[in-house]
Amino acid sequence: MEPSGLPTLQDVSRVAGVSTATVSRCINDPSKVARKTREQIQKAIDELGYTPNFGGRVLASRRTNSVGVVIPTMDNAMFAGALQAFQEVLTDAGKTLLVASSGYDPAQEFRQIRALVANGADGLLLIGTDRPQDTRDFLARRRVPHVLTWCFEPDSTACIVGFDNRKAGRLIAEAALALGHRNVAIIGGISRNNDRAAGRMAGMRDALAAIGPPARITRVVETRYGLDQGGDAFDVVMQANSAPTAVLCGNDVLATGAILRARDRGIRVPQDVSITGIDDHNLARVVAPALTTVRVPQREMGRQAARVLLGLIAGDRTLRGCEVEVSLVRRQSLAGPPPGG
Amino acid sequence: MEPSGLPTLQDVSRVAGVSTATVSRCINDPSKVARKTREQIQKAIDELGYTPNFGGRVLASRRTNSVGVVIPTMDNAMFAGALQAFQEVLTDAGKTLLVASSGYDPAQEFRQIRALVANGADGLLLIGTDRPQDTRDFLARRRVPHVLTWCFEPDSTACIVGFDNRKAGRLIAEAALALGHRNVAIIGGISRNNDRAAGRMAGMRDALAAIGPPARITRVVETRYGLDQGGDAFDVVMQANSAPTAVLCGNDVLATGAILRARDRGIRVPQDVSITGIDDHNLARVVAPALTTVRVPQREMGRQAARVLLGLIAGDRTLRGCEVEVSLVRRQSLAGPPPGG
DNA sequence: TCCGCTAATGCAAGCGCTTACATTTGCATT
DNA sequence: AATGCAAATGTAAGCGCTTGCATTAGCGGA
Repeated sequence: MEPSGLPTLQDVSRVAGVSTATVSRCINDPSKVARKTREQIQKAIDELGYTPNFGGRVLASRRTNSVGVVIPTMDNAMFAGALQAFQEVLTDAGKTLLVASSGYDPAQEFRQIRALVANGADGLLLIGTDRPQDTRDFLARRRVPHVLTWCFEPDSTACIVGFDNRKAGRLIAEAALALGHRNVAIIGGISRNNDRAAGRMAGMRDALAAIGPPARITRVVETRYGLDQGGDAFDVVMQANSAPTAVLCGNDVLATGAILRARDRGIRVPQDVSITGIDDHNLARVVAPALTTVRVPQREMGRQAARVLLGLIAGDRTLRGCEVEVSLVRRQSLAGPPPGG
Repeated sequence: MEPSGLPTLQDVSRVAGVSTATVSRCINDPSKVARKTREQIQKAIDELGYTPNFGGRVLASRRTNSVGVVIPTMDNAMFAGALQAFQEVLTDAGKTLLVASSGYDPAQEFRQIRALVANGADGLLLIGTDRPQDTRDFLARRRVPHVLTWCFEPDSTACIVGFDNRKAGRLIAEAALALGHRNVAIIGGISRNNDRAAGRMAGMRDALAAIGPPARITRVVETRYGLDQGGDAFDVVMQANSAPTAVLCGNDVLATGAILRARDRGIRVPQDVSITGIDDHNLARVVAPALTTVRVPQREMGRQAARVLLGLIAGDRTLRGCEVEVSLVRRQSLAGPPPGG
């Protein structure tokens, strides 16, 4: 193997007239080196334009200083806020972020997790709790520090930093029920392999069940996230024999799609039908009527997750997750049911 | 340094009864190893639960198989589509993605670039062309393969895969002028250190200049990207002595913010004033009236950028950039000027 | 001046892997 | 059976860095 041509620690040590050990210490913990020596070394480093070789460093220190995250998708802004905050904290801690996406496919997620670990991720941020046994085994066997987010389960053994999707679903459903809605439809994300989507729908069902008859769910549709998908699902739920007076959507993208479609069909929101979302995405403010939705404190979640993960990596085994709270955001898309409804 | 406890290549070679070289070959290029041997080795690997050590691999092979990207922000969905596509191609090629964000700050970008390179990025994807000399020097001196995107300059020596922001600006401005607008205002992103924002505005000015008087720009406002910022800027441009009949915005987020504000103010779009965006963000479809804008083929751009970067990393020095084409998307927010306008 | 102690530095052994080169093996030809 | 050649495998030298331990320098106190 021919050398790279770039200056090495060795070169620096030669120029500075000290040992490689001293140079290494000077770079990693300057306090261990006498000021005068430090200055010499710095001069040599500048002169040579030296930067430490990543591989050598990783090999010798057994640390990469990078953490990985696998998100379902980057396509819509869904995870962007949290990810940005996560990244900021990490960067401040001198870590870099490895990013991969799974397309909501557990097998793909497992592949990405392995790839990230193979690429030296010291820790991992994962979305949701729901994953196959083999993935969990891998994480456990390799002892990969990881935190789960975008979800919360108080009694889990895993480290979870997020919010309770079920509670979010319940919150929005209760808001609709409180206004007198008794026939509601649900448009959710595909709940298979997706605990967040499943939790939100379960929460909505909880709220309905708590009221009991005559409150009822006229129709449930699961679909991929997308404006058009939300619109199509809206068409479906409105064609049910007894049309709902409120359509509860699993997220703002679906809800926004539903509102656009209602507009196309000449159905007035909220006069003819109420529509709600979850997430408090930008879209929720922009669509007319603006969406009543549940706000998720993305940035705080990302920041907290980063802190916990950094702790985990540093070897703090006492860390547990924490819950961030969601809150109802009232806008125009939700009102009481129409008089005849 | 105590050993990690995880099985090593050496362990595998011992169990399989072959040399470490053979095991290494078996992992990196199975065709070089006899089938029978391969099977033995595979058995040993499975038995031990072996996975290659990242550091050793990087050190010995001088490749990390990861590429870095520095985007201005992850907060809004701006770059999400392109990034997702970029990542998909990379993953298919067995690379992982390192992500950092700069917050539109050149110094921060330089820091992130260095961090990514220090963390072993084999190549870099950067947004835009406009960066300080020291950043460019660093890239050149370290010979970091990199491609620039979200912009295009045919006569640049750098590798650029993107679209011509100036052309996009011209396109949308021409559309407005063709409808008879003669008094237009511009709301753009902050153009300092941001060639994309500057290019878009320059394109708009080009179009205006090409028509000549009485076509004129009543007001130009630069502001950060955000719905509220767009709204505030809208207020400003509408207060000018002679109010514009069309407000050209540098992107869809600003334009959407402007439309929302117009609605608040009781100003009808497009009857009283036309508003346009650039990007064809999801928001553009959702806001009412829907935005006339310029579509940017994000996914294709991301995909192409990944291809070029992979080529560059593989050592292909002949690669040049390529341009992807933008196109006008006509929706309702742009119409002719009001009769008196 | 000498001693003892701490702070600073040096020595050298790896970390786990890849790969150029050398060697052996297997097999078809003669 | 001897030969030649390609395919398969082994040998061993690093890749550049960190770090435990040994050594030396520096300095205050007796």
